[in-house]
Amino acid sequence: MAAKSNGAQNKRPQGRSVQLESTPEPREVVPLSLERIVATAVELLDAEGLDGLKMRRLADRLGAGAMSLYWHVDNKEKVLDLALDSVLGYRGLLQTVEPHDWRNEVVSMLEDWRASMLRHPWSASLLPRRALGPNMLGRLEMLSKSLSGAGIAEANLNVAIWSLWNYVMGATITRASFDLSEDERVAAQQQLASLSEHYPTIAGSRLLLDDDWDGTFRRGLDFLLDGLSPR
Amino acid sequence: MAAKSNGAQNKRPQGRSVQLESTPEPREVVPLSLERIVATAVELLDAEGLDGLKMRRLADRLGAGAMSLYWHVDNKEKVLDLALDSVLGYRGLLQTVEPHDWRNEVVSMLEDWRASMLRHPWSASLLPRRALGPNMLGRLEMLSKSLSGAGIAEANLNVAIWSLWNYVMGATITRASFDLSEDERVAAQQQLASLSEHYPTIAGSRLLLDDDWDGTFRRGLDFLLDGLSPR
DNA sequence: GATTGGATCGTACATTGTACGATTAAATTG
DNA sequence: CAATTTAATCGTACAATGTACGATCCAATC
Repeated sequence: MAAKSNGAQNKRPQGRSVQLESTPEPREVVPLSLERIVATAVELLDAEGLDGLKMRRLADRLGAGAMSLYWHVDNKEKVLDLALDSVLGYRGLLQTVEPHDWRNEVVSMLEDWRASMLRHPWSASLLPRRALGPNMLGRLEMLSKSLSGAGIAEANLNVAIWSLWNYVMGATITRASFDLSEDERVAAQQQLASLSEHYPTIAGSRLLLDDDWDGTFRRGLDFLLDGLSPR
Repeated sequence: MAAKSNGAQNKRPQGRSVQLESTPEPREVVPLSLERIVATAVELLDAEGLDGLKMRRLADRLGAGAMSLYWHVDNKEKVLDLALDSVLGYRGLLQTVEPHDWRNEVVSMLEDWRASMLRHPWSASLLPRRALGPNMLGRLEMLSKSLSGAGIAEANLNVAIWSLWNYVMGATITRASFDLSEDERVAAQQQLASLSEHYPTIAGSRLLLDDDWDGTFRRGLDFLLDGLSPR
């Protein structure tokens, strides 16, 4: 039932009547492929959100029948797994000019990680599934390599990696889920004000009203790296 | 369409024939209520997981018809929101003996936070929705108060809170999603071994094979708190 | 030409959330 | 007490959705 790797490229004649001319239809129908399915799924998810991805709708976009997808993909879950990992492809410069500025290296890696996911907010919602695709693993590998290149003790390496991972995942999921529309923001503010008697500290610090997500992410990351750095 | 707060307790006679004796049926039918619905939903989620929660099944457990739930609850989403927040109820000691050991206070608060969610692994999957229920806000409030009692500068307070929040959320989601069965663990290990050529650093550090999640959480949290502490 | 296997797709079905309205019981009013 | 309103329950029905099954078609191979 699985298509596996597909090195051959097919042509699709239209199987209708005889073609009078050489190219009766300029519409060259593109064949399905796993890559095309995943790419189109990402498009659809970007456009319609997580709930907007239906197998029929995806097939429509691909100009195919709904059931044709199942030749290439086991089920919808797999589509989501693949879409998630595809978003995590890293196109950054692997070799920066400075070979030993490990801290900046880590910071920009993690900022890119977060940004890649926030470009596709649905991806954050997919994180709670155990999804270690190749791109995810690739990013972990890079992070791991950077850190071991720094002065971090061998015994603390895994803890450091997981801490940074946790931080990035938490920040990304939080940011994505707090991405309120204008109306929602007003409503939340009012609700919070009305409840500020119960939560005085939060209300006072305006914790939920701060807009500078990027800055907060960066500053918190700096604190974490301070703690991880050999003093 | 909403029941709102329901202070009255109802009896349910059985509306069948006349009751010959005082208690013809020892089965006293308990009336529905938001509390009962949410509590039963948590039970069902614990037993069957996120996909196991269907409105009909939930109603069955409650001895009610499926549509009866909708008098108390707008829709299934709300049930999930309420179930999530209900799991976050904090029953910890608010006043510990040591009034000024803020660091231990924060650590145990956050450990309890994580533990409360891991007791109901499905709750981690629900985090990506914007869910600031009263219990969630209560925990944020407590954390906020603890930190401002410590020596952390006012300007860094919100960053500190969000950092700790991110860390806890990331760690919890990760832990919950990596909770492999025995078979899965073996499979993952093999897969990783076969791919260790592509990810040598990860494979070498046995990052994905470490079992001491609690210890790793604690040690990483210590690093983060080191970074946040005024030096 | 016959056969095989890769790929596509139409039909059908089971599952699920929930809209709608009927029905009943309890509270309130006259 | 009777009449009416409101709170609460539930049966039926429907639309949406994932996907099992099998038919079909086409290119490649024998």
